[in-house]
Amino acid sequence: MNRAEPNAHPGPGPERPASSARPVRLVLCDDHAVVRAGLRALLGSAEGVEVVGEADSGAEAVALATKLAPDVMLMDLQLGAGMDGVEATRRITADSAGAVHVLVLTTYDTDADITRAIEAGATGYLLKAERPEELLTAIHSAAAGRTTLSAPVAHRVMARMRSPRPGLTDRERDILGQLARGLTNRDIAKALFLSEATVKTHLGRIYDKLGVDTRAGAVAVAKEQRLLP
Amino acid sequence: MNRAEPNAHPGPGPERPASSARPVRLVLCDDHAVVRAGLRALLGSAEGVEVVGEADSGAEAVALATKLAPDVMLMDLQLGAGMDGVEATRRITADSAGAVHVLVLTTYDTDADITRAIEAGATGYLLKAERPEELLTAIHSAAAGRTTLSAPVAHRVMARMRSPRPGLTDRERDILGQLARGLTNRDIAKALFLSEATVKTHLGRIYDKLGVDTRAGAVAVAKEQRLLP
DNA sequence: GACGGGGTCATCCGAACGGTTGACCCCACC
DNA sequence: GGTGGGGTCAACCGTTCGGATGACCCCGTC
Repeated sequence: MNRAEPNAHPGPGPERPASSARPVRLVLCDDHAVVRAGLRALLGSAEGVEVVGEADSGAEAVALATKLAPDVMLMDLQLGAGMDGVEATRRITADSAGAVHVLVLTTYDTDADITRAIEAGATGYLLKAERPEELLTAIHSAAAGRTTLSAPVAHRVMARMRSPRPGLTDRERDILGQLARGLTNRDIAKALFLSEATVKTHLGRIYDKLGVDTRAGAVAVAKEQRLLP
Repeated sequence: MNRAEPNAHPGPGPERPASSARPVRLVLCDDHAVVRAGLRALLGSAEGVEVVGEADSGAEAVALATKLAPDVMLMDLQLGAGMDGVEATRRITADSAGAVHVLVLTTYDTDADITRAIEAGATGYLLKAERPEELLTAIHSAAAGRTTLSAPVAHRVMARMRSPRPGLTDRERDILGQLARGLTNRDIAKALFLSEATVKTHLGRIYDKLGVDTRAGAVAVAKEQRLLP
């Protein structure tokens, strides 16, 4: 699963890529041109890394992953409009059968983001607040298929393992999405072709799971924890 | 006002700083170490710019502004916990009497952020999605006291000038803040030492100004437009 | 085939909300 | 010394919400 199978493209080397080995081929994916330029400047001077491409959208990232077949995609989760980083990660790992490793580099360390990224097949999850040296290490680890997590991310993963949170179902997310638009129960019911009773049932469960007891509170938590796209 | 008065520290040169002149002394302020490292790598190789310091918090930014007296502070608005970029900007421009120019470099182009930053005395407002070359230009402009705005930011400023939005009062923001915690009218009243009637009056006006008609909608808009800290 | 999770719906009821109208106060500004 | 914006409060009324309970269906799994 996490061992890369060699492709038409040269796969990552053996378990321990020596610093003198072929550099890690890297594609940057971030919707902020300034950040990309900064990363390119930072990593361009680093040993053992070669930035072979940049993407400013999820669609472009997916395209570049197949076109360039890099060792690692450095992926921001928040990519403006369109496909987000999680979806891009999902497609890239699927398309490449795991040959292209996605290393998430983002600002957010919320449970929802972390869980979704890992489920989508991300090899690692770093925060932009991480020390830059760690970034280098993580890139090489990712190229070899090894996982690296920023400390706060690791803590959250562990905490979640210990006390598994319920997690909203798809339908509950639908309801929550409509709620966040400010709709009444009746309007939510109309929008989703449900009876008002069903909406209220779902809302009750959402309140339970989010630990709130009002709709305003639910919206606040949803926005805070980025449960909605 | 926007002409820098020479200090004990050598002020910015005449209106047109030639590329051969003394480099612009710059301090980076961003809570993400990776982003700072990227910017430093990017700007370190650029002509006419010298990165003389880095801050990862508002407090540190304020301290460095007086200690180093740079020409320009490159300021992110979102600085994690503690003082945010707007407050740091306010203090820096006040402390230095405008000698230190703050150039905001951030992700967000919401009305609330832009307005607050400009009111706080920012010299320019760039988005991280901006082309990196523009960043260089803007830094030199800021050093000379000239304003640079990213295109989307400029559009918003113009739009606001044409149709001035009401804008929430302080009290209304108080109410909205409590609402975003999921409190009921009664609880909001208790929290702010008001009668429930007053809370309802304020809420009605908030709904009007935000263009919503439910509390959930108000919270959604508030979070979306980053009206709350 | 039993079981459980997810989804759907109904009914009931007290509490909370949203909208409206009208009123008073204070203070800055003209 | 009026004028207006911001803040505060009251009373009323129809609507909506929140919570609880019970029920049915579908589907994948054990």
